[in-house]
Amino acid sequence: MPSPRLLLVEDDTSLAELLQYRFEAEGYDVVATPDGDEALLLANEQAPDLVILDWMVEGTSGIEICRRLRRDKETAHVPIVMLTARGNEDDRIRGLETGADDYVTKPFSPRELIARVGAVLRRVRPALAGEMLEVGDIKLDATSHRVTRRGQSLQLGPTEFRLLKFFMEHPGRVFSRGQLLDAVWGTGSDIELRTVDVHIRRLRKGITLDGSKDPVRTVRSAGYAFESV
Amino acid sequence: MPSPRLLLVEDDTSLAELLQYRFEAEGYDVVATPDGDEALLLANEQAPDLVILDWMVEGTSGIEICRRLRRDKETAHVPIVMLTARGNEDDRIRGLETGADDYVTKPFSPRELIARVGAVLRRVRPALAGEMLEVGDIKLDATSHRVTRRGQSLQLGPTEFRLLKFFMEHPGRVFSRGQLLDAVWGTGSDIELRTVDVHIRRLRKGITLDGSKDPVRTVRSAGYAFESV
DNA sequence: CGATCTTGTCATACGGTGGTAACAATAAAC
DNA sequence: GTTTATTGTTACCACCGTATGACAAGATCG
Repeated sequence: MPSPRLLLVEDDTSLAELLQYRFEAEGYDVVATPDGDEALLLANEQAPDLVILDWMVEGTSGIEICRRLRRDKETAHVPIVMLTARGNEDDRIRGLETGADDYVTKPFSPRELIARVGAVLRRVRPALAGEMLEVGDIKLDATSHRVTRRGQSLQLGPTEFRLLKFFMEHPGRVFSRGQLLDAVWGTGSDIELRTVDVHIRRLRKGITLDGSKDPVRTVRSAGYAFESV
Repeated sequence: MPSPRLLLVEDDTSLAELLQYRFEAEGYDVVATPDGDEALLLANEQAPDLVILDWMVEGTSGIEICRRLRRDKETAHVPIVMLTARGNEDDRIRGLETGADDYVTKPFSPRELIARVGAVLRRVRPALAGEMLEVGDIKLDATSHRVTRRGQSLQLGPTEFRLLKFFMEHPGRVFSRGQLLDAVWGTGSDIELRTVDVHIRRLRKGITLDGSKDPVRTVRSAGYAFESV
């Protein structure tokens, strides 16, 4: 299982160190910064799977960071957990309305924060939490790198596997070839758009067992989508 | 926009009534029950979009309901927001680990709960949070590139899809052929004005299922408008 | 180091889509 | 009612986007 990557934005150094230690013990990759502006840069560079954001940090305020993360297309979908001072309900509501996925009220125990982060990740990226993805009759177990359909095991190449996993994490949505390249090949990969077609073809071939319908939908002039048939 | 359906499981009658009232005012459909066992039945029958669950209810305990909802395939993916007594961290963590998506600590304000429910729904079901365009009986989901009318799925070519999307983003307004060319074909496209007519025709054909009225209104010597029939 | 798999690119075939013109139908003008 | 302007409808064919198989370079593994 790949370690989920966290971006921790917290200017209380001792708290930040404690959290970093605890999360790494739980198997996360942690990138930490005390500075709001740097956080925005890191969010773009590192493409974290989740951001833990203190309401009050140096540089740019937490809520402003939240807003900007949401506005930038690269980071718009990254889940955010906010740390807020105790009892300030207005702040909490404002945070949620700005696009935070969750908040935890200080003081909190690391254990609670870990549980919350786990819950959010489970909700947003089941594969990262070690769960099995299931769309229609296809099951994908990210942990063991296995794919089955109707109980039969399927054989896929590495790229096809990542492609399928990405699709199954976002069933029904249409992705352009460019988006798929970014998501599956990595941002900035200098690959021909048409190459996606070929891997779609290979994926289709790999998940077809006779009599089964094709879950990959071609959306002309837009891209591809994956859905239960 | 379709009203998200909530299942509210709460045995404090006055609180339940208050919440039901407030959520309905926010445009939700609310089904409420004070009883845990009945909640499980309702969850299956009603297929709610989200469950609000009190930790302590009559019949079966909240955490047990949570577990069973998760175990049943029909309801395994319905997001759950738990209401917990104040300060009991163990309970909260246990709730999250059992599969609740969120919890709110009593006492809370209805406004806060509403914000949280909204945040969870936005995450889990973007379509319910307004990513879907809806005019009259026609629904257009941009993310999945799907158009339905009265629940029936419609098949449109790419250009007709963009044309319909543009219309549905500005219902009721009249657009000249030139404006439509700019908006749908892109500024500076060197296309005959009359071509718009043909695509209007194709759009009309594509969204007509027998007995349905035509939402595209011709405004002679001005252009076209789209409106609910 | 050799054998096998994987992967990115290309060439080609195929089918859908789109723009245009030509003609029919309809609404406005007189 | 006749004329004229505007829109509706159909047919056509070029073109664009997608599917597919082949191939060579690279990666992986023994």
